[in-house]
Amino acid sequence: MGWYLREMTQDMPHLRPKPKSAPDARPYHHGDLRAALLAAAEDELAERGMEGFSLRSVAKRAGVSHAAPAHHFGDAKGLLTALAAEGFRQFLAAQAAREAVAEPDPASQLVAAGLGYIDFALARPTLFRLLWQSERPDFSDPDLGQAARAAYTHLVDQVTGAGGRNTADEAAVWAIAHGLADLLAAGRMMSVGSLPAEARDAMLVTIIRRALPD
Amino acid sequence: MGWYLREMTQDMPHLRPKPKSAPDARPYHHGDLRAALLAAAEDELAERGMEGFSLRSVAKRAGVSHAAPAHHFGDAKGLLTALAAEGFRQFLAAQAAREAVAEPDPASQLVAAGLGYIDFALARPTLFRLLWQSERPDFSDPDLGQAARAAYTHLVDQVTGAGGRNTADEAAVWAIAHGLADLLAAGRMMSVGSLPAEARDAMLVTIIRRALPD
DNA sequence: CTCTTATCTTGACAGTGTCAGGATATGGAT
DNA sequence: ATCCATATCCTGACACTGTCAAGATAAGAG
Repeated sequence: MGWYLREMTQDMPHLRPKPKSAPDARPYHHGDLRAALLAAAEDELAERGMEGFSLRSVAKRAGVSHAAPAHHFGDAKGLLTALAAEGFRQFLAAQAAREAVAEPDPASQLVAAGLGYIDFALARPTLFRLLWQSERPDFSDPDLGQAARAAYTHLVDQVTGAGGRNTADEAAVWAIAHGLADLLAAGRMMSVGSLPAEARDAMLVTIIRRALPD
Repeated sequence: MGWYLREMTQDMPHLRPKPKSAPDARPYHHGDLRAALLAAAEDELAERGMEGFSLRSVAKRAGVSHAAPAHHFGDAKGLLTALAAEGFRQFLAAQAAREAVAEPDPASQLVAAGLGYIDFALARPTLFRLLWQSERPDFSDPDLGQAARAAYTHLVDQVTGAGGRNTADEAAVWAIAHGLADLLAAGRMMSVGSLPAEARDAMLVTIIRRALPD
């Protein structure tokens, strides 16, 4: 670490041209450190879990010093806040992916959204927990608030589109999708989680349909 | 801290009788440190949350040195494992409390268990997360495993008693109770969470009944 | 009364988040 | 083309954390 500093001080800079695109060159300015840190943080969460998350380890993973994240995110809470906002967008994208291949009728679309909800939790369990259970992100942050509100709005729209009329309709669909997602992501509901993908999806569809309005 | 040590070394022990039950006496041996640490850990979780939990702070809260917990629990994971086992027992007790005041028919008993499930999550949100989402307890621990299995068995018994016949019945009831509990405990489902207690319970009953078999 | 054992303390170590201050590169103004 | 304000990144330090090793103290058995 810090080899570039040695190189700068010990060598004579004017004797060699700047290796602008050398394969192993690490410039002082990263270029897009903010995005790299977010990606590294997501990897860190996936590998070491919510409790083992370390800001210094994220910085090392991105190949920068331990204090580099501060300038882009302030502190660890800031980094996790930005990651949560990005996570909510991926969360909505997972639902949209399921809706795109589902029947166009409102009930099928609502069930597809639920399957996407669960897909995301199974694919990124720790990120899912960051969105729904963690206290580390700053949920008063405007960007995160907007992303979270978009996810909630999408749910309400789907429920009302499928004939939902009151808060009980919304809450029932939301709770059953969220409960399945959380229990499956935590590996607690093995009676469903140990099924092969197709059988599991079929089982989830029948369960979700119970909570539908009508 | 450590005042008793100064007292022992600087004073002349034979000049004063041992203040065996002095009001501010802190004996070298705590007496029931294990239980005191568990209680302190629960307070610590409630006040500082899962992410702010600190073993040293728990020790300080119990009035003991920072390494004292090691002898009783090994490490932090051991303490949280024991706390989780105790938590699962309280979790079952919360369900039993609701069942005791509910109608005796199986469907009402099942709904009551769901309300107790949610009661516990609202009363001890961080402990609820320790049981269901945390990776810190050692879930291969025999005591914790038995306590967790007892909770699961109780759920299955309730569902089968109410007419449940397959895994879809179990999963639906479990998921809707768990989803409501988790979202309410995290303060995410404000459309239900902001209701006064009685109206909220009535709403929860109608929602849970949707997932019931038949 | 002595000795073994359980309990608790102190001190040290590496790792963590955060802050202050310094080094370096970038882009615009001159 | 040069200079400088700013953004970006680094080093070093601090308090705090979990864990380990070693010692001090109490309780109980013989």
